[in-house]
Amino acid sequence: MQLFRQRGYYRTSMSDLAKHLGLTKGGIYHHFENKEEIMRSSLRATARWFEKHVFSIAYLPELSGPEKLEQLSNFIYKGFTNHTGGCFFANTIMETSHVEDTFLTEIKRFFSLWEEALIHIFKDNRNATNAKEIAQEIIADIEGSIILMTLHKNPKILRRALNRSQDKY
Amino acid sequence: MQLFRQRGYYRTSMSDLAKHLGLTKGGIYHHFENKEEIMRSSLRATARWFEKHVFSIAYLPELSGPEKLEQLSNFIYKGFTNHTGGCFFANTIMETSHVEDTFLTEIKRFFSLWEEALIHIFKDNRNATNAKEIAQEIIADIEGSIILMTLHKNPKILRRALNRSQDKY
DNA sequence: GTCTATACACAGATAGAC
DNA sequence: GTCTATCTGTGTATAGAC
Repeated sequence: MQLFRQRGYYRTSMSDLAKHLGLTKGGIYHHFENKEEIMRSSLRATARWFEKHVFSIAYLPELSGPEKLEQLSNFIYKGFTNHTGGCFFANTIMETSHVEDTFLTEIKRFFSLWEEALIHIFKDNRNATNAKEIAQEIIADIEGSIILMTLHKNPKILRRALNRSQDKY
Repeated sequence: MQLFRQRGYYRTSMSDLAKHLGLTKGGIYHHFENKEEIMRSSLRATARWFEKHVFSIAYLPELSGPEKLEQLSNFIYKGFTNHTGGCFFANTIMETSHVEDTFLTEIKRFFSLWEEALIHIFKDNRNATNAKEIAQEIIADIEGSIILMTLHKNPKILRRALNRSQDKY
């Protein structure tokens, strides 16, 4: 998971994975059928982590809307910084989707969960269609900012995008 | 250029390039030193195209701010749709930058040109620091929207982001 | 300037011993 | 469950004929 996040799918070889797992290439095939399955498994595990630890914040009844957005921002900042390789899912679409749709299901699931979480927060405040629009705007702004953060090697760019998202409540 | 834009750097092999150029693999090496040089050349050519035909709009004295933004939007929409493979430069950062900084110079140049063009438009209207902030916000929003457009295979997502950028004047 | 032939490294994957 | 050995394909790149 770590390697795929940092280097992407194609730049990570089975030998790389083997070395970092303390196994030999052949040994991996006892646990996974092929490279694609390892990637799919990594994507799903990452999505589950975000679902459990990040997006779940949106549904906590004891928090106000702005409080939810703030906590969400902090987790997203941690999860998406430079060192972790930006957004695993966005990287994967841009790396793979023009060729095949191999991982589309897993990636779509992640973005759905994120969108739904934001919609849930904003629907206290706005009507359904408007909440959805705002949710998509926020996700686009954050993802684009991750690109610029990576380009300029400056995490403040992501921080500013997260602050903008909080201002939208 | 076409192949790199559509499939990315690593997924495009010298054999692919040869076939689409109507050459053999060996023949290419008469024109370019190696694969990296072909990519660099493609990135530079694309940046030059945007500079000449798109970003130049920002400096036309006969157009108003909103008119400039509208024309810019139309060109960016054409240049960044699904079929052309999204944003060549963003794709390339996300594909390569976590590993090496091979193409960073070329990519940075493109984003600088874009940012400067937007700053030039907004400085009629706002102070320098504010113009720069807005420019970065617009670029982030558009780039993020390209990701979502690619994911959902829906060009309207980019169109909406471009409309938002025009509303910011 | 384009070709054929080929070098060499490494990719993903499998077989079968232990 | 992990190993070694190996298969087969493909990658980038080079040499040298035409």
